[in-house]
Amino acid sequence: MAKRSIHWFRKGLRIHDNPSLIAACENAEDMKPIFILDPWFPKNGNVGINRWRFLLQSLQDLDTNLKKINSRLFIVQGKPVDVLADLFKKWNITTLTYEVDTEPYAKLRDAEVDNLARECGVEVIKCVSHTLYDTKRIVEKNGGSAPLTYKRLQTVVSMLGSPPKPVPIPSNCKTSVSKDYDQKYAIPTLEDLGKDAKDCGPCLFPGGETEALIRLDRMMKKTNWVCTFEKPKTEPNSLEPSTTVLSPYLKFGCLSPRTMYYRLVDIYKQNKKHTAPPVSLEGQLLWREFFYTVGSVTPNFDQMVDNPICIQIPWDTNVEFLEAWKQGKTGFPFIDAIMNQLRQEGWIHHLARHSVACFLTRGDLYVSWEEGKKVFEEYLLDADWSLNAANWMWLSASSFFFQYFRVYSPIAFGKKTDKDGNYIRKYVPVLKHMPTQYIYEPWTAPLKVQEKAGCIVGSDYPKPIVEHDKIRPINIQRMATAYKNRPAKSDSGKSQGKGQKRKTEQTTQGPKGKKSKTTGKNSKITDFIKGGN
DNA sequence: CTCGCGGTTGCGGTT
DNA sequence: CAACCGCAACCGCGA
Repeated sequence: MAKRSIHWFRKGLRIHDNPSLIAACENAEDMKPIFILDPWFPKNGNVGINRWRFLLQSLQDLDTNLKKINSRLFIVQGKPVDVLADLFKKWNITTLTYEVDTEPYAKLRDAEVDNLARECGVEVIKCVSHTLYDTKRIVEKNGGSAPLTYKRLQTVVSMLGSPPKPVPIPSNCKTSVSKDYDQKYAIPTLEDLGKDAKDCGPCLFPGGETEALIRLDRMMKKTNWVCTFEKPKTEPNSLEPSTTVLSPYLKFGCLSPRTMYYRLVDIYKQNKKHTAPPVSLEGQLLWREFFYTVGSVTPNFDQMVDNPICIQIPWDTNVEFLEAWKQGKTGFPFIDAIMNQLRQEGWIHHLARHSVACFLTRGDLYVSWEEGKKVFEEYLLDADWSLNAANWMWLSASSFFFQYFRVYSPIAFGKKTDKDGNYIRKYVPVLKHMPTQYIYEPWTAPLKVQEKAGCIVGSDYPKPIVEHDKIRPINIQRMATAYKNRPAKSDSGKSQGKGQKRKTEQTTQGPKGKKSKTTGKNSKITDFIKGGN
């Protein structure tokens, strides 16, 4: 029987370095590239309009690129298993190909589709191309569990050798396009999806493989910059991004991590002196690999309860604090500027994410990291299930990072790289004319100064919702208590705790009683939907 | 079991 | 101005 295939795009929205697309093309008399609009995402996911736009742009560009290799992209809507059942018959399909996806919802979805394919006699070919390595191999090499430190990941990865080389663009596509293509399979607009394009922010980072490769090229041409890149030294509050902003493209797979990796390797080869992981650009790809790997095998990775690597902390429930944080109304200009940039533009610098995440959780507001994670999930163009959860655990000192006494100052941190507060002036325009002396702490400005600046704190701009210097030590104490109350590591139940440390009496309890937030109450399905893809 | 070390990105001070 | 210290002290890891 002649091979007739479907390549199912989910992530991996590209034609370069796409091994499963190649597998679909090989010796196929017809190869249909499809993308399924899964209604669960708009229903249950936190997808803000900027990311919808990014997705549609990426699909548009993918179609354009597929045309160049004699093909087209077919958009279909519905539950994947239903859609595919239909298409298998309609197109007389013998082979289905797709890229491996390690997220929980994707795993369920794909298992269901694999079953369907088996029933229909359709061969399934899946390839790893969203991560540098097959995360399963990393776990295997680590003895069956995920590495829990970056160091350990580096060791395991070095045992695995170099990641696979990128594969070429397929050259032998045969896709028959019926006359009803435009009517049935064309790429929808935001309006088709019930969205209003007017709600979008400025389009600073257009979606798509073409843009991704242009951007990669532009970054890699700055060889000196690449070779001296140290992530912690880049600026969170520059007016132009101080990092690559390749993350949204990696998230959707518009850019292959392996393509980027080998571009870096080339540059490093030609320049003996260059930075190294964890701070280098290569190091950033390894962070991604690290968090994808842990996320792929850790139960309930995106929540606190029943997450074996997450310290249980009785966070406060405080909807007012949460809302003020989300809407950029905390009264701390640096924090508010970052949140405004996030909501409007969909990308903020990594250290800016640190600042606002620390502020929301252990630093100031003592609200659960899960709440912050949901907000990031909605607004970030690069919202990536594993990375988002992992970084929120990191910043809230719930996992990976434990030095909870290192607290970012919402006042001092931004000053290091933006003394004049130009970033604040841009993203909190009401503070535009506040004198530099007060720009990070406008509530300290004399009333006359506030009047002259056209910004009265308390009416034009909020008063700070907490006193950072007072709340910080209290929260540190609460963190210490939560750590002390950790159950002993459950080896085989014989050791009862860690001796003296656990015996120390409970210290301060914090100002308000701790209504611990009940997390993980959502249905599994709802959780799986969020933030994926 | 204990110990010492290191941990991508704290702050505010001093040298 | 970069580098170091004290602050008070966390964790996981490996020896």
